[in-house]
Amino acid sequence: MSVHTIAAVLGGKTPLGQEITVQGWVRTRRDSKAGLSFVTLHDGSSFEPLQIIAPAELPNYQGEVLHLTAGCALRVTGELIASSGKGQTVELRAARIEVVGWVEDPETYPIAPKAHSFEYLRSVAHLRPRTNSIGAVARVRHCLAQAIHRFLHENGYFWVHTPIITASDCEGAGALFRVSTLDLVNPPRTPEGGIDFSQDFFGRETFLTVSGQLNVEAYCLALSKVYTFGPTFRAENSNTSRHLAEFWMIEPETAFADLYANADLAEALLKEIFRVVLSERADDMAFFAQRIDKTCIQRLEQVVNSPFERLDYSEAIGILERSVQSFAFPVRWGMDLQSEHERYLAEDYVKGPLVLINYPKEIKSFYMRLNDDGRTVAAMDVLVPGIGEIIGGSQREERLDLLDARLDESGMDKMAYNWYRDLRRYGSVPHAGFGLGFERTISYVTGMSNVRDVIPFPRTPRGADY
RNA sequence: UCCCCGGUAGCUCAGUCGGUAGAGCAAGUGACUGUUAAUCACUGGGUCCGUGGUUCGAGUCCGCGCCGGGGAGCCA
Repeated sequence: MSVHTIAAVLGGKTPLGQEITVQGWVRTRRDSKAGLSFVTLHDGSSFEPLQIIAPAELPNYQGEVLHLTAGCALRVTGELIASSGKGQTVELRAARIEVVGWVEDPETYPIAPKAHSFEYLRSVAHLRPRTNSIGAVARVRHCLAQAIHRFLHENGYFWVHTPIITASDCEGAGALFRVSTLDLVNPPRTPEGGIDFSQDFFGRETFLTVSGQLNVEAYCLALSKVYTFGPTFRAENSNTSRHLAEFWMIEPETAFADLYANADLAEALLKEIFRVVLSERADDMAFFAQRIDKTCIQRLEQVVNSPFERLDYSEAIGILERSVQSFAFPVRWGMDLQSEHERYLAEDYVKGPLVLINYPKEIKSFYMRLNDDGRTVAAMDVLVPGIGEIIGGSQREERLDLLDARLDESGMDKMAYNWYRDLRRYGSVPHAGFGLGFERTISYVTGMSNVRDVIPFPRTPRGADY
């Protein structure tokens, strides 16, 4: 028995006339009085299913084949033949169909061969990967992850596994989830009445990480080019199509690099992974273009072939001030850009991805490098139409005195950052990095408008099912 | 957390002025057919989110609660 994936069979790797075995799940069954049934079988290896011809002569035709419904699991052995129908070039004439797993009650099987809303599919997250859409997302997600690793690897970047559990209680990027083994009902108390975290598992307060950046900087100042790719956690009560409590992020960090090299890397990375997904997942991308977002292929091709616009924050303010567009939030230098402003810049002014750089220091994090003007920092955001911020990054402050000043201004405890400050004491060099939101990238690529539908099991406020 | 919108058959939805429940798809049965999310006919399928109220009468109107979606803020 030679088991083939449907991707291999449809990819022309199996000669006609050969006897093969495929395994998968039934999508639909159509019966013909000509003495055969058509069963479309899907195994997830490609977007397209394989059509199985089930002749009435099969010993289990009456007893089993005629009762197959969507979702049944099959192992089929037969001869690969040229199709005499339209819609496919090859099909499998079954000599043997083994029902590996039945659907016990077809009427209540949640994945009917029909259109379902994504909202509904979220409520059956364990079965939704069997749909065209979510299956395609899963393959595109994998393809993008591989492309990112490959691109960074080929450019000399080392993947560093930064910790998920962190002790720094103030990384400055949002609310944290506590990690604790203390008894919630009767926690140990300090003499002052507070909770005594010295008795907790790690002997101190710990949290899930909101970013691997601070840790990866340490490896950057030893291996020169590094990156993280892992899960990240934010305990914010964000209920939007662009936020998750658990999401994945890619954070490259480059030594001896400034903000402009950083922006160049971001642009090259995005272009390369878009190019790869267009070529390696053409089947799934064609589906997204047909059913989800007509422009998604064209959009990626355009991005791959044109340079990213670069815009200074101060220039952007000027553009917004001069624009005839009316904004709910008035525009003035020093303000943080609102969604409506970012959307105008990316969707109307540039009509494509743009890199915004050199923001006022007051609205950015303590670790971003102070520019010579004394009032802006070397920060950058990459904005894309439809999603908004897909990348946030900066050149890091490598000068200890200036870093300390920023820690003080931000009211942070310097002692808690001693190891981070050490990096500025021992062989400090200019370095820069950014965070790429993986789900937002998938969302942008596929046109799937909600990040909850591009991660297998989304975690959101009041949402940790499955 | 705030602002909108929604919750009716397995799914997607309609439901008029407050008068006692409908369609499409799915499922089952049959017809037809090398079919393509086939087509046609028939059949079964309902705690109208929960709760309290107004009313002779509530899916429909009002209060409260729960859940979901979109947008905002935060950010990736």
